[in-house]
Amino acid sequence: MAGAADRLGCADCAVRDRAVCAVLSMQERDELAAIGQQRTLRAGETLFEAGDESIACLTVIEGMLKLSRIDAEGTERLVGLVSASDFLGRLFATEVDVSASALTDCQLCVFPRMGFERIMSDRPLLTQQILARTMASLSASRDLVELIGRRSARGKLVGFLLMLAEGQCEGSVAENMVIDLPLGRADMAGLLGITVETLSRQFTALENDGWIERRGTGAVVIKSRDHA
Amino acid sequence: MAGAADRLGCADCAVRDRAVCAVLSMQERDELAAIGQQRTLRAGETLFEAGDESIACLTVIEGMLKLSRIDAEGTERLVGLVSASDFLGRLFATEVDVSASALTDCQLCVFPRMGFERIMSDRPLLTQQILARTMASLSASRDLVELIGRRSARGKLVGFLLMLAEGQCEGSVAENMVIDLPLGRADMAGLLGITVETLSRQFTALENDGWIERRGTGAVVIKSRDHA
DNA sequence: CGATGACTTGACACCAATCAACTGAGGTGG
DNA sequence: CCACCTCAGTTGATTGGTGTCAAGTCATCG
Repeated sequence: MAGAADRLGCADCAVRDRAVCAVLSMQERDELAAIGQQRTLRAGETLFEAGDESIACLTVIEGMLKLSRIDAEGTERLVGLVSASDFLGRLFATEVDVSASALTDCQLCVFPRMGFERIMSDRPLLTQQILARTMASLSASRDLVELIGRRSARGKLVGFLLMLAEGQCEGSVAENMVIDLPLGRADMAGLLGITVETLSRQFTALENDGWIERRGTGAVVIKSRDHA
Repeated sequence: MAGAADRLGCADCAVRDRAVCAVLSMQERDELAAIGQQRTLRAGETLFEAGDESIACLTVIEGMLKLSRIDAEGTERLVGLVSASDFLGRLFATEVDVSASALTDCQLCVFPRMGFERIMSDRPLLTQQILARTMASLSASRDLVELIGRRSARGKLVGFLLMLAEGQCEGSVAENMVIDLPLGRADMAGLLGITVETLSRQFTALENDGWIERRGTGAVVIKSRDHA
């Protein structure tokens, strides 16, 4: 594991109201803080790999990570994204089943898994909160299944852009909204199950048709809401 | 909701040792049983639809269900499978995000969501158990993302058959093992994101290449382990 | 300034979607 | 009991979309 580690400073935490620890009392949070450490991760750095021992769980304070595996064909397949205020970690298991790497620079709040489970075991509200998050992650994963199962590359990209848009604006997706793409083309292709070339072609096709407008390679503007 | 409903008989329940309630004491289980009902569901019947109010959660005693949605293209996309001893239900949410229908005749143990959550709130072990299950479901969903993201139809089918095989035998997949397919061709295609025609062609191709042998349309024998 | 890497574009082959016809099993009704 | 219907599954011919290989552009960095 790479990156700097520091003691926790919950008082000025950017996600203190949205993360799982928000349900804890001050005292309970101190207890959790005592076993946790803050870490930074630079874009591209890997936090853990599929098959590693499950020793840690964490809250993302800032940035975005990708969850991936190497599939039977030998190519990296993304199986999920993790954003600020999300919780990440495989509790009650000895191994993690995915790799996690930073797409952007990240700030994390890391806890040893065993210690976290111990604290959780007599904090029902925390357990319940983690459960609610996990159910939400499951729902998101099913969104992804539905998205990737689409038959046309265009449909996949459109769906993905809308999914990103919904994640970035609270509420509904506005027209002329700027979405930034925290993933490079290779990661996007790996997520959607297509090649970078077709992905690139679909970007230009969508632009030619007036659905989107590219802002460099890291952002797009959604020009229209309907995507028949 | 269709199907017959009866009082619970936990004593002779087929999944009493594997379902979430296995962690409960006799007394706790009685408490749960008091709010639960046993139901049967015939193959093809729908339990609930995406968007319905989330009023119930359940344990599958026998049979298999599919979780599905209607995607942007208007076709049914399967997003998950639920087998015997699995727990199903969207806790802490007012709406369900998927439809659930029986692939085979099913026997279910159904609880009102609110009542279940109430009992859960002072049974930490139960909550923990549900959490562990949900994490396992999340992992399974990611398996599915990886599977469906594969580029060749053949790879998808092979991966799916192996996934089914692993679910049906405890331990590793043996050669010459008979796998039964609880899904029809249309559902399988809807799960893998391909058409029934290509699916059918892949079945015959795999058979011609000697990987599998069809036993009617509802079962296959895996003749070989490696699938390059 | 050249090198590197990410992205785009082009040409082509191939695989999968589409439309259509055929087979076989199960069910109904005469 | 058999004719007929229906539906799931298979197979065929064709088209279009996507993968592949290759080259080209652009920005960043040493």
